[in-house]
Amino acid sequence: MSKIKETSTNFANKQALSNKCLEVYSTNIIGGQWSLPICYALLSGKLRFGEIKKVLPNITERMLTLQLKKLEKNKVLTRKIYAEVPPRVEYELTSIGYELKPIIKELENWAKKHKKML
Amino acid sequence: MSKIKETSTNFANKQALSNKCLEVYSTNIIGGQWSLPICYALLSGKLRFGEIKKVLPNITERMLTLQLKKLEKNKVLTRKIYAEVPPRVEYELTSIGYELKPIIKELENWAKKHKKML
DNA sequence: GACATTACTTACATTTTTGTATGTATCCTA
DNA sequence: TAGGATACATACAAAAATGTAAGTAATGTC
Repeated sequence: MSKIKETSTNFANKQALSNKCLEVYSTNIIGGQWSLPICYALLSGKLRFGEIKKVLPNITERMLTLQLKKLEKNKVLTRKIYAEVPPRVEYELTSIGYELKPIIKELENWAKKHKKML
Repeated sequence: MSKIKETSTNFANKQALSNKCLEVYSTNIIGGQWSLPICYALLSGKLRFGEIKKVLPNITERMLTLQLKKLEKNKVLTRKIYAEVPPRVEYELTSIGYELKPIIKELENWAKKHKKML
């Protein structure tokens, strides 16, 4: 992954905040540019690597791989590899992954209100 | 602010995503390490610069200033300066700022579930 | 035997975010 | 007149996130 420096102040701050504020705990998992869009795409069912790429045309393969790994590590989604050639890999939200839905809903809700305000 | 390069691919991607996904629109505003904790602190009423600092002991003055500026620019909070010496500045959530509450609630909710899962 | 397909990996470069250290203005108080 | 208090600003440095370009492995198809 992207080698986080566990000695950095930033790392310590993130840890501390994460322990103190539950919201931060969550955003440490689903933050980042692409996590939420990926989860959003998966809300309607499992998808292959290439299919996610099509839904998010601007994402690079590198970023997609990294984010999927992180989300898998945090048990937000699962990875199923089929022993085929060419390879086939399917990604699916776990139950905790599906429970991101209310968060996404509220974020969308807020965005609408905020846009209306302008 | 931190001089964003409007010619970068990253900038273009953020714009594009922000337009397509409402969730991303929101996280572009309240993302970042300190935004949510600051808003959370302000949910219980207006606070002075120094008071926010006390609530978030690890934040640097620089970061606090930057985040407050960004949040003010996005109309999440307001800044009121009192012509006193030493200076007094109060920060208060706007009505759209207060409406972040459901988002924070869902994030906390999810965090609890996620922790329980481990 | 060259080529396409798929889901990656790796090395490297750029951009963005965050942190460190120091300085500033004004007035009051000791 | 030297500090103290407050809310910043500024220059610089480090770390983290993201992007670019190229390569890989296995197999089927032309």
